[in-house]
Amino acid sequence: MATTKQATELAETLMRLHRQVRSALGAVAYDFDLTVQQAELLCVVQHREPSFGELAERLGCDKTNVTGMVDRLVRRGLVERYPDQSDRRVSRLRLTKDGEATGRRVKQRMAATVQERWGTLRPADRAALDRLTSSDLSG
Amino acid sequence: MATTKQATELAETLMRLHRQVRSALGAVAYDFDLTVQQAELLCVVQHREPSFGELAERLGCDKTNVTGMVDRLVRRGLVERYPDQSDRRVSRLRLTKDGEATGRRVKQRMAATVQERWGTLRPADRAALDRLTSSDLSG
DNA sequence: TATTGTTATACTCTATAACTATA
DNA sequence: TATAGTTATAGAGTATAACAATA
Repeated sequence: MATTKQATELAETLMRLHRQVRSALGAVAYDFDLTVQQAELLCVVQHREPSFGELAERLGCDKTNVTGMVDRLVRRGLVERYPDQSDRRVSRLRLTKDGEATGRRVKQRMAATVQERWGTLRPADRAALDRLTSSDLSG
Repeated sequence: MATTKQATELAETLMRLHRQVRSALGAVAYDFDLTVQQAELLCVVQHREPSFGELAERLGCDKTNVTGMVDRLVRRGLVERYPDQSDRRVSRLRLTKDGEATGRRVKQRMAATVQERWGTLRPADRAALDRLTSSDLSG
């Protein structure tokens, strides 16, 4: 049974890490003239063709936001919509060739940034991180 | 020397954790009728009286945003400005009594949420997380 | 009736450029 | 000249409510 103090410290640590990762992702996104959310979307859609509802859940935002976010990325030629075959209410999303390449480069750059900052992490610590996120339904 | 694959996996793990923490913080903030950024600001200002510039750096946003964010929190009676004694260009920020209480409750609620989701973490893993964020200047 | 995506609306967050006051 | 905070502006993210098409 963990103490309140331990829980508070864990929360602070996670909130600090959250700001650090957002800052790193923001810097990478900036270099590609993307917002943090757009960069996240490109990464999340890689190797998937989610519906708008699924995408909203993964990104942790309301479905009404997704419409606008996708519109802006469509305008930039990075993603495209297509109708689901079995349910005509559903739209699905896929990366264009350009979006595929951009998403891959964002991920590579993010990996390099992470490597530079957190690359000294010991294998045991890396494993700990994996466990921390492994019970995930939305990632 | 870590491999590219390892760096990519670490980046993915951190981005996943980033979304999870934001989602948790978003749920907590929602219960207090706050935005994620406002909740973060209240937590960051606790036990500090930062200048606007320092606050911008901590929050990882431009200084021009801070003006508006603070305005909205002042309007809600959660924070207040006061002039720095030694440099009359500088404004500093402190929590009001209400802001102090709200910030504390946000942190408690966040700790409870974190405890519920990640509380099973082993001590060694917790230590790993601490090391991950310890080389921090902005937290 | 319920669900999926959209639209309308209102507010917040965000950065850039130009500005005021102070150093 | 440089720095701290503000303002104006424009664009993007956010949720709520109401809606059309489909299930």
